[in-house]
Formats: sequence, C-alpha cells, structure tokens
Amino acid sequence: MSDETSFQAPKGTFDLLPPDSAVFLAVRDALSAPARRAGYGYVETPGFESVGLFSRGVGESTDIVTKEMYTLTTKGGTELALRPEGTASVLRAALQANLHRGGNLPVKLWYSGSYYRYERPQAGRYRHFSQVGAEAIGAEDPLLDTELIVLAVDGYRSLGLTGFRLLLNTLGDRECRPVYRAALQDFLRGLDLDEETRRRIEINPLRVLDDKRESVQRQLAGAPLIGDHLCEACKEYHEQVRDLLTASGVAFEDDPRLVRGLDYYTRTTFEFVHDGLGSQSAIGGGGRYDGLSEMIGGPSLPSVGWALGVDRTVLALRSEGVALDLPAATDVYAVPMGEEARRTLFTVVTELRRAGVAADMAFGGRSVKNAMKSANRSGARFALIAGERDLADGVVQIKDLAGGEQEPVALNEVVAAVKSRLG
RNA sequence: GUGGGUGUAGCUCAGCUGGUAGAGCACCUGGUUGUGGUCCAGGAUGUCGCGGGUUCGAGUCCCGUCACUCACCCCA
Repeated sequence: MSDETSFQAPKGTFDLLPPDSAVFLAVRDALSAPARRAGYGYVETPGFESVGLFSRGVGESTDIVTKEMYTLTTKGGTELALRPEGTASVLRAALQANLHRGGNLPVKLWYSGSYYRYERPQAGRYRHFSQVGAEAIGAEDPLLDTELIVLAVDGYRSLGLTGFRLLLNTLGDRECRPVYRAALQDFLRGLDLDEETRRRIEINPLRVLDDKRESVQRQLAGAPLIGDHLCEACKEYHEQVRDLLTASGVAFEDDPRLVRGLDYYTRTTFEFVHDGLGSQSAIGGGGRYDGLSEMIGGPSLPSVGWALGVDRTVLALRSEGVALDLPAATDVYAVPMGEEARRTLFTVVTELRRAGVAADMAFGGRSVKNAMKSANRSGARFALIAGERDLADGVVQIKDLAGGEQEPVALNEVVAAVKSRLG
C-alpha cells in the first residue's frame, strides 16, 4: 500500500503497534495472572528446537508436523524448526534441567511467546501467533486437570469475556485407546472418503472425527465413540474431572468428537471456543499428555496443560465489543514555552518519573497550541505549563485537563503537588 | 495446496452505461500575540496496487501480475 518502504510484514504476520499493542499486553497479562497466583513459575524456551522434538512429540501424522513447520538446517547440518507449539519445548526444558527430580511434583510452569505455523492466513489464523501456556508436569490427579481449566476460565472472565464455551472430552489411555482405535478404524474403512482422509484412518483415525466437512460428518453419525470404550480407570478419572468442574462452577459441554490436532493427548482434552473469530473457533485448548515424556526420551511423567491464544482472545474481545479499561500511559504532560522552560520542565519531568509518575513533554520546539494538543491526546490528567513569566515567579502552571482549571505551583513543590492530585 | 472477494487521499470508503478524482474522519493554519478537548473560517494531500491491451480518451472494459482478505483444510 504505502510507498514509504518497499518492505512489509511477511504474509500471515502483523505488527503490534500503539495504541492496540497495549491491549495485547493486557490480555497476555490477564491470561497468565491466574496461573501465576497458583504456583506456576515462569519458563522461557528458545524459539526454535530440534525438528525431532516436534515430530516425535507433536506427532508424525499431524498436519502441524507434516506441512506447517518452518524448518531450517544450520551450517553444521542440524535440523531445526521454529516452534509450532509450546508443550514439547517446555517438557524438554524441564527434563533437561531435571526439574522433575526435585521431589515436588508436579512441576508447574507458565510461559508466553510467539509460535509459528506455515498455513494459509485467514481471520484468526496467522503464521506468527502468540500464546500463553501453562503446564503441570509429573502428577496424575483430576484436581490438576480441573485446576488448569479453572485458571483458564478465570483468565478469560477477568478480561470480561463471556461468549466462550468449554468443550470437554477424554481420549482414554494406553489401555483402552488402542481397542477403541481399532474399532473406529473398522468403522471408518467402510465409509466413502477421499484419499487423504483414508490415509488418516490408518495413521490417526481419531482425527477423522473432528473433520468439519458436512459430507464427512454425515457419515460419522454411527461412529463408535470413545466414551463407550473407556477402561474403568479412565471412566472414573473423567467422571472426577467432570464433578470437580461442576463443583468449581465451571460449565462445560461434553463433546465426544473433540480430538485436537496433537498426537500426545491422553484422557482429558478440552477446548475453549468462541463464535466471534470467523471460521476459526478455538481461543484456547489443552489436555492431559501422560505419554509425551516417554515419547521424547524421558521417564513416565503424567502431565496436563493448556495454551490460550493471545491474538484470538483479542479478536474474541473485539467481537463482543469489550473494551478493556486500560489506564492512560501518561499522567502528566509538560508544555514548555521558550528555551529556558524547556530545560526547566525537562528537569521536572525527570523528577516526576523518578518519583513514579508517568510523565512526558512536548519535544522539538512546537507551538503551544500544538503542544497542548499533544497533552490532550496523551490522556494525561494534568498539564504542566511554564513560560518566562512563570519561571520569573518560580512557578509552573498545573492545569487539570478534564476540567480546565489551572493554578500556579512553586517549582520545588511540583512533584508533591502532582502526586497529591493524582491520589 | 484449492476456491471466492478486494486494491482510489494518513484512515474508512464513494465514484452510474468509459469523458482525465470526491466525501467523512484525521492533519495543518487562523479566529485565541502564553493554553488542549467544543465551535467557526480557510488549507494541503493522490504515479486510482503494478504491467500490458482496447479506445480519440481507462479509476471505470479486457489480459496478466503482485498484495491484502475471506473460506476449504487445519488449529491458538
């Protein structure tokens, strides 16, 4: 569009710029706050990992691994991939640092960052996106599954989001899932499906269940469901999760077709969906992954976690018309008239900042009218105005920008006066 | 990977069956020689995405191309 530069953000990416960027920061903060209050510690892992971590962890048969990864080969020949999701990396980091041997399981971690998938962009789906995640590693306890779900719900609610639903399912474990898988395959092989889907039946038949094409869904009407094939342990576990959620005041919908796109999930899976994202619907999702640690070479560490989409949550908020109540970035804006005033007010602004007051001023020798306009736009509650006459009297004018009242304050009392007015 | 839609001022968009470009908002100046937000008056702004074709003449029609966008697929 613009000829100002010949470069633009790569396809499927977007820049976060003021003032909207403040909303993203606030959403990121709000989504992680419940986890931070619940004993989850911050973890940060590299933006790229060995390709093998994802192909083994996320699953060879998933679309994420087969066609959506950005891969690269280092000069030394190492195959790396930009991370398409967070769980595998976080578990790898925990294993590498032996966090699970500290004796206090589960290891609870939260994180936030950028993820990359090579897909065709569309509303709510980007090649570079942002998630907040939380993982509880090394404990098998329905309370923990419930805790995570509650934390996510609290995060959404704290933002004022109301139009989301929680879909819940269980995928069974290594006992009952293979039996179900075989039964499902038998059923699916008898259907009229395209080539790629037939291939999927052999590799990951559960994924066929959440195919959204109507031609496929119509044929799935009589498909065997995991619920009828669960072993006693899984059935019991799932019932407990359901009861605990209800007791926690969290509404959910049982969705026996909910599979999710990553292979590592076992037992509890869940997804937060919202209707305001165009064709995309998930604003967050997660589940239990009791076998993942072993899949990437670690010990048995039953775990559960989720990832919440920051961009998608912002879209969901917009679609609901929710405006976050963000405080103005600037409390006080200084408007100097003349060179001496510029120096004096700069000193005052610096003092204010050091005293913890968000302060800014007009730079570049602009006209008073212009500078006052900037003061107004900054959202500041007060303007500090000073020219030769004021400085001669040893004062600056402090003006309430909402009401318009203005009064002089002695230079050496400005910080105290501002602080008392700001409350 | 496969389809559809759209590219005109900083932004959102209008521009009829082709006659050489407009609105609102934003911006700038002045009314207010040291004061914003309201009001009034005035002002600047476009290779009409790019390339080619048809035509006396193309923002408008045709072809190509690029970009953006929505959907399939997939997921946060």
